[in-house]
Amino acid sequence: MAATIRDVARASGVHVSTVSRSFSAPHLVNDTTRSRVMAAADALGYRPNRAARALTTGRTLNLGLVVADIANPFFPPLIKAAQAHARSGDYHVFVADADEDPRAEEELIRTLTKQVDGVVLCSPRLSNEVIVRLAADVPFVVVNREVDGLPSVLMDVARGARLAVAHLRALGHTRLAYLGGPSGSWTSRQARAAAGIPVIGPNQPTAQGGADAAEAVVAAGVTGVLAYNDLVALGLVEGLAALGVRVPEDVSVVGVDDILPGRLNRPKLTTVAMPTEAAGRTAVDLLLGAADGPVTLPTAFIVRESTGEAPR
Amino acid sequence: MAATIRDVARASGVHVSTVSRSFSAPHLVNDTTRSRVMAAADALGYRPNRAARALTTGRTLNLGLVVADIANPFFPPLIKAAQAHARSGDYHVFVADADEDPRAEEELIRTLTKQVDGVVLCSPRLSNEVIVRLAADVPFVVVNREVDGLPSVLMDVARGARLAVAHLRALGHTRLAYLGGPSGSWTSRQARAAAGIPVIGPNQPTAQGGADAAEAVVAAGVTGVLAYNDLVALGLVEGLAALGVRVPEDVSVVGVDDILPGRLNRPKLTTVAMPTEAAGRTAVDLLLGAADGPVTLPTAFIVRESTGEAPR
DNA sequence: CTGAAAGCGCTAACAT
DNA sequence: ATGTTAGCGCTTTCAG
Repeated sequence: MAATIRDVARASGVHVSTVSRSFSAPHLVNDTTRSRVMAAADALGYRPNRAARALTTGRTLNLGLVVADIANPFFPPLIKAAQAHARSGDYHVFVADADEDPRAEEELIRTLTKQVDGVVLCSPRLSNEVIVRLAADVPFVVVNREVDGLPSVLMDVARGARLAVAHLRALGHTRLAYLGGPSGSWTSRQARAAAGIPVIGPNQPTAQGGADAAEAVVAAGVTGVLAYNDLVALGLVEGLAALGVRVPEDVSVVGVDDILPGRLNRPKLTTVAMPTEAAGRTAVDLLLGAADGPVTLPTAFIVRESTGEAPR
Repeated sequence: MAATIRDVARASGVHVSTVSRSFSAPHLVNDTTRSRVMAAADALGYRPNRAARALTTGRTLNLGLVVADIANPFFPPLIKAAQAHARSGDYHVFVADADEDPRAEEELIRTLTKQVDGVVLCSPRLSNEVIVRLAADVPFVVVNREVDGLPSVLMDVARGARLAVAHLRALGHTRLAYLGGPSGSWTSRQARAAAGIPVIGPNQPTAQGGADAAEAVVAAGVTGVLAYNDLVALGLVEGLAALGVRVPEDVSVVGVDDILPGRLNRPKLTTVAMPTEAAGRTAVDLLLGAADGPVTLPTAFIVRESTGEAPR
């Protein structure tokens, strides 16, 4: 059995409360006493039991991070940054994958609630009402969604979308389309509104979704497309290739996210880069009270190889 | 404040122990009593506090999952599968990113120990000795590494490597090389030994690592290469392109892992597919005692577009 | 089948 | 500066 605070107390000849204080309020205990305590703790390999501590303090030092789909390359950098940042504040993070299912998402949050000091909800599939209701039980920070009264971390897709459309227009494209994402998606709504171009979709937010849309794109006679995200864009490129349509010679494609596969792809994807790492860190800051209110993070427009002059 | 077991007891007119039993040992309590308790619990929105429960039972119903780098596309499918499987047993999972740093890895494990019933160590960068020492405090399952006395989940890279080499030979390639990974990597050692071809490396297990190796590959006059993983392979393809060398016309490249970027890439990567989802599930099973001993999972060799006939 | 009581590991008043 | 005590929310003997 692992050493408890009592073992340390016995070994160092002080009361348990002194040991407790040595760890959680060092300044309240005599230097020499404390060093004796610490020595004993070290020798025994003692580490405070965080769960037990949480029971009295009410703070678990745990955070929940609920994402729509871990396997979506958009999330890992966010998770990684959030986790690293949380660690620096001595927090652990539960990562929960909702598998794009609102019901799973809700259940996950419910069971996590008691065990964390707050949860970061990334690209939730849940309705705002449900989110607000759940927020009564535990502090929330929502990423990629505006929910009344809750702190959120947003990314400025609107600006990215405008830049993308301007870029395509500058290349001579006149027939443009937005390949929309899932109907509930905040990001999709933002981008669509900002782009102000005809919409094809909704589509599955996956490569398959993009591939499936290839025919519709060709049928519409479109030469420049802004896709819901990089995955869709990548799928579209693939689908177009299968139809004998080349990117960027025949059709220019812009993605959103700047995920790794887009950078490795050939042609390398032109994209609206989302600040995922910053979002992860910011969300944690909001949760821990180190920052305030809704934050909108800037996006960047990155021109690579999937866009080119309009065919004539 | 959230409802506690005491609130439920009061509301349903029974003792707390009866409420407790209603949840954790339903068969020990009268049907009608229990339904009364459950109704009250429901009305109050009561959920047992898992941390408090853990204090008495010693079981946290939490698992730790330590990975070398969440942002490496190899891990997310494994994490996702492990997490989903854990959930089905009512377990939550802490995901910890060691950021390829052995010291961070150790610290992460240490702080997690008390809070979990077991930890899955994926592709650890830690030495076997340290792992064994840490294993004294908490059940371990190690993925992609053999550690004496610890249950592990292995993937049969050796067979995959042999298949890859045979495939390249059958295409007429005679000058082959293995682009090795980090020196501490179990997978790298396995593949190298099984491939039985000259080694170039070690290399960083990233796309950059692969790109950096392009010159050496060309200098060696190699026409068929098996890379440490898909990321390295993808980077190599990129690096070769920059040197004017085409894949697969001039050089054939085989990766390992079967990550998403390889499937989306053009040319699509020929690869040794690793059973990541199965590994995630199996690791959890081993941890929860639902399965035994070291398990070696089969790999699959998938021919796609990055390999072709040797140039003549 | 249910109640009473002790205790898990720790912290937080309150004393001293 | 340190010891005493109570108690966080829950489970688990032990009685009844």
